[in-house]
This record gives sequence, structure tokens and C-alpha cells, in this order.
Amino acid sequence: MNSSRPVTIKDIARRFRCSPSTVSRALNDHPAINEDTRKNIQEYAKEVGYQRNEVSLSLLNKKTASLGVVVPTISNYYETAVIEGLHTVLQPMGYTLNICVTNESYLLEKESLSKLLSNRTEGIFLSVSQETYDAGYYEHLENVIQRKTPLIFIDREYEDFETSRATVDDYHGAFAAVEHLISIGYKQIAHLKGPNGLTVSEQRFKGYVNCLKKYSMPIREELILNTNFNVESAILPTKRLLELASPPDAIFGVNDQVAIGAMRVAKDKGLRIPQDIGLVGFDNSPISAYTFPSLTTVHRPGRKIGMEASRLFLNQLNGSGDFAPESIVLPSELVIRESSLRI
Amino acid sequence: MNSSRPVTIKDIARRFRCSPSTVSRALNDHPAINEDTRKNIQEYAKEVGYQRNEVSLSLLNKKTASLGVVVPTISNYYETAVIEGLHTVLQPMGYTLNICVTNESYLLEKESLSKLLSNRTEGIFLSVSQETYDAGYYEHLENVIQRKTPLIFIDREYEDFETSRATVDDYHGAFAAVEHLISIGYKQIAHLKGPNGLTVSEQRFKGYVNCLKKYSMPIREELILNTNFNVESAILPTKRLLELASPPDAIFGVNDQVAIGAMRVAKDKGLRIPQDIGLVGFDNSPISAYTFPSLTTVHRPGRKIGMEASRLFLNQLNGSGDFAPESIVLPSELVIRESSLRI
DNA sequence: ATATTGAATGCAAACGTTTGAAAAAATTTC
DNA sequence: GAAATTTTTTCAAACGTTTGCATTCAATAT
Repeated sequence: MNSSRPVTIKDIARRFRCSPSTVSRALNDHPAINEDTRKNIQEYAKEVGYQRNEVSLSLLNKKTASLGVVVPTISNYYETAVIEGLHTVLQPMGYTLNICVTNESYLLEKESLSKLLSNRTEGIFLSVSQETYDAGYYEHLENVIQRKTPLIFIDREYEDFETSRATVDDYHGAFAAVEHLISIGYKQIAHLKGPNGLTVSEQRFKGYVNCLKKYSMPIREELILNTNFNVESAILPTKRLLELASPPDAIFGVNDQVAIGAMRVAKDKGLRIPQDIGLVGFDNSPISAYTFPSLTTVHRPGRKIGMEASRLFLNQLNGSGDFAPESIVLPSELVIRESSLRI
Repeated sequence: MNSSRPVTIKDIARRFRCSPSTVSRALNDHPAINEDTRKNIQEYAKEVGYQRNEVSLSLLNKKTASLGVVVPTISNYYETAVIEGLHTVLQPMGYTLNICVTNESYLLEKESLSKLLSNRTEGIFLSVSQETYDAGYYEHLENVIQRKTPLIFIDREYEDFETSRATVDDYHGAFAAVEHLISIGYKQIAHLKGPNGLTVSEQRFKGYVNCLKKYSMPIREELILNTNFNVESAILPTKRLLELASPPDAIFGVNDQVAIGAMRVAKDKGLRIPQDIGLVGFDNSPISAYTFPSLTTVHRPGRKIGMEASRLFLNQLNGSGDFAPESIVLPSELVIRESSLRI
């Protein structure tokens, strides 16, 4: 029945009446092996479809060549871009990526990390879940660090952890976005904020607030509403904004999805963009260039983040004992399009 | 230096001057272990952060609890939805997903599969790359099948392989989309086709053609242009369509991205949607509901596909020897929105 | 006092591979 | 033809865990 049991080195050894060591060496082109033996064994191995059992090698060498990627979600453009970046650098090096999705849950994050450690993953890229962040949990991370498994934070980070991290400069991106709106002449700028507590949300929020302050513009509480990063979550808040007695003349969305939701609501109300209301998003997702009007946004280099994070990991891995964590902050860049270009 | 070597059962055994077997049994709550010994060992294990080495267990039990997911890309909404579906079912069962991205390359696909087999992955979900499909390669798959590693095709499939598969009924979805356009009264329906050779492209194309035939409408070659699934790739073809002497009055895009690209071009030309030109996409991606006008599209149940594929895998795994491959075809569903509702 | 039972623990093999050291076989040298 | 050398092969241990069977030791029954 189980005729499909993978062929092992022992099987081949039996076939050639030699020892497993010989087979192993033959397959690995060890010089001390007779040319004929080598050729015969290699031919036979190919014929029967022998494939090295990497599990046993992992055990022997304590190297698994697998890395963990723990993220809250994979359904946004940005996250997948990051994963692609990781992939681009690490797949060619022979690493396998184990993707774990936490759905913003602390428990899942904890379990994922524990599983990865048990599987002797050689490094972990982590974007902490919202729940973890809100509650300020960190014990599950201590575990990883104690093991000296390289841990790289992506985007969402803990300030006080001795680990490397790769983040985008959300603050200045947001600042630039709002400054741009002001320079165009918009006076009442609303912000559709991300979920409270997340670095990403808070940094962009801070950029928004500080920019308004810099230009001595009032910060109106009622112009700041929460969203959940996705399109739908922008609909109601935007409606509320536009129904205000003194509605905003521009909206800065925490990301493109939210800005696109706002765009839709504004258009439904018959407002012209950018004449009646200006719009700016964040992410520079592919779609943002093709909405009508096209969306002014802040480019967020997801692929690059993934590639930089890979670099940080490799540095830590090859670092000689006295490892010093690095922080990479990639600049974000304002991309001006039609949705804010009131003339 | 390597004070971080993970604690093993042997370490604990040494500490308690007992045998590894005792420790193993104590940790696994084996009944034949003295209550005190058990408690002491468990406490100590927790204290020093012992974590079972799953690699050694994998070797011993020939079970790795890891699955391969091989896909051409992860930067589309649909693909990530599928992965989420797989995750939803399989993560709770203790499986780890190894995601491999092939970038539509045969070589990468082949290497990925080989790697997964070497790692003794217990099952593989595969959406074959375009290159593989075009060239009709299949030897790399024979290998998987010979190993009796469950192989589940997702969407892109080989007709003549004895494996389970989960696909969406692209043909009828496309048919319904075009039929809808016809019923509204559109006469010259163009199609922005996907890359040649891919099942997905061809099925939708066939739906388009056959529907036109059914209603005795002419099939105009010049109204069928290729795209690459992404927004940008729709821009030029759409321009060409709209510059024709007798331009189309509706466009059926192979997916939402392409339809949104077309929408943009049409609007730039000052055309009103749906009055001057009707638009239909495919996928029902989240954004499609919030474009302006909102996009009529065909819902493609990615999450469900992932979940069904998981089920197929589990069936095959638990199947008693005489395994019969299953084909699941999920219906796609027309979602009528503004972009086609000319009155 | 001896046999019997029961509880608790240890032994050894197994999973598949690699590798330093030892052994065996083949070849060369004198 | 024996010694020396070189080439080729085997041995045994290791990686960390589990598990059937054997062993030990103490308590109980005869």
C-alpha cells in the first residue's frame, strides 16, 4: 500500500550493498568516492526519484532555512508588497517563508510565534497585532529574544525593544500631505484616522496635527473620525463630516482605501473633486492612479520595506556576537495627482 | 556564547538525574510517571522555557504539519483571499502554510515544488504559472503525484491530471456578465481579455464569445484586446477601442482592475458611464463597490475557494487508499451596480 | 522468608542524514 | 613479496524525541 514511502539513502545502500555513508558521499560528489560508484549511485538515485529528506538535515545541522512572517492581515496591497519584498531577497537564498496571519488577535500572534519557535524557524518578521499593541503585551516576544532568534519588526513596533526594525516615515508623509493641502489653499482639513493605538495611525495623525499647528490652523475635534483602514469604514464617517454645519473642504485619509471611500461619498453628494473638496490618501496603491479623479497620495514603499527587513535579518544573522539592532526608516513620498489640485 | 542553545529534553534529564524517557513522559502527562516527578519536571521546563523540537518529531513521525501553497503572485485581491481561506481552515488544525510565489515562472515553480517535497510537506496547493501552462510542462508534477503527496489545483488546472481541484465557474460568470449587458441594450460589446493560454482568461473569453453567439451578435475581432490583469495594462487597449471608427458601447473587462482602468480612460474622454459606455468587471474586489460609478462585476469567491480546497485536501488525506479526485466548481455571481445600468 | 504484584523508571531503537576516524582494499615502491 | 602508500569504504556517533519492553524497587500477599 505505502509503496510511496520516499526512497531513502538506506534503500539505495541496500540496493548497492554498500553503506549509507558511501551513498551520501556519492550523492554529494565527495572526492573520496570511486568514480564508477558515484555515477551508478547518482543515476539510480535520479531514476527512483530520490530526494534528500531536509527534515533530518535540519535536525542534524540545526538549520531549517525557514523564516516566519507574522502579520495581522494579508488582504491589503501594502502587506502583500512587503511579503513580496521579503520573498524577492530570501527565496533565492533558499529560505522558505512561513506566513502566519493573526487577524489582529493577540492569542493567534502568541500561538504563531510559539509554533515558529518550536519549528526552529531561523528568524521572524513581525508586524504586531492591534490587540497585542493595545494591551501592551510583550512576554511572548521575550521568548523569541531569549532564544536569540532574530526578530525584525515591520512597521508596527515597540519603542523599547532591542530589535531591528524597518518602518516607513509615516509622520513626515502625513505632514507633507497636509502641508500640500494647505499650500493649495484648503482651510478646513479633516482626517479620517486609522484605529487608535497603532503606530501607523498615530504617526499619521501626529503629522496631521503638527502640520495644522505649524500653520496656525485650528484643530477641530469634529473633523477627526476613526476608520478601520478599509473602504466601507470610511463611508459613514465621511457622511457625518459632510453633514456638519461647517463641513471640511479637504479630507486626509489614513490610507487610499479610506480616501476612495470618501471620494465616493463626496461624489454621491454632488461635490466636485478637487474644486469643492480636496482628497489625499496614503499608500500609493496601484488603483490610486486610476480613480477619477486620480488620487493624491503618499507613496509607501512596501516592497522596499520587505527587502530592507531582509537585509536587517541577514545582518543580524551574520553579525558576530556583538549585535547592535538597526532601525531603518524609509522616507514616504508625496505623490500629487488630481484629487487635490484645485486651481 | 551560544548560551541560547534551546533547552532539550536531555538537558532537563541531566538536571534531574533521570532518563530522557522520563522527562518526555512527564511532559506529556504519561500516567506511569510519579506525580511529584511530573510536577517538578513540568515546572522546571516552563521555567527554562523548554519548547519541544518539532523538527525531531517530524523526522520520527514523518509528519511535518506543513503545507505548500504555490501561486503565481500574491499581489491581487483574489489570490490573497484564497490564501486567507486556506488559512482559516488549516491554521486551526495546526498546519503551517509555506507560501511560494512563482512570478509566473516555470523554473521557480519547479524549484518550489521540489523544495516542498524535500521538506516533506504534507500537501500542495498549486495554481500553475503561466509559463508552465503555456509550455504544457508537467513532469515536475509527476514527481509530486508519485510521492502521493496530495496535490490540489486551484483555478488554473490541467484537464488530464488525476488530482482534486477547486475552481470558479468563470465561463458562466462571463456569460452572465455579457448577457446582462445585452439585456440592457448594449450592442457593441468589447472584451479586454486576460493573457492568452490561461484557463481563467480563456474561460471568460469563451463565455463572452458564446453569449454573443447565442444572441446572434457579431464577434468583432478588433473589439477583443489583451491585457495583463492589472490596471495599467488596460489603458492603451481601451484607448484603442475608443478611437475605433465604430467604437464599442460596452466593455467587459477580464477583471476589476482592467475594468477600472477602462473606466478611467472612458471618463478622460468625457464619456458618461453607463449612458455612453457600459462597463463590467470580474472579481468583485472590495474597491469595485466604491468606484464612481460603482462597478458591475462578477463575484469570485476567493475565500470560499480556499476553504473548499482545504476540504479537498483533507478528504484526500483521510481517504482510505482508493482515493477518487474531486472537482469543485463554485458558481460565480453577477453583481449588478451602476456602471452598466443604463436606463 | 519468599513469591507476587504494582508503580516508577531506564534501555534501546527508530526517524534520515552527515562526517571524522578507522578499516579495508587496491596500488605502488623497493 | 613485504612494506609503504593511496584509494575507497565502513563504523559509529550525532541531532531531539518517543515508545515498547525490560528492569528496578518497594509494598503486599502467602
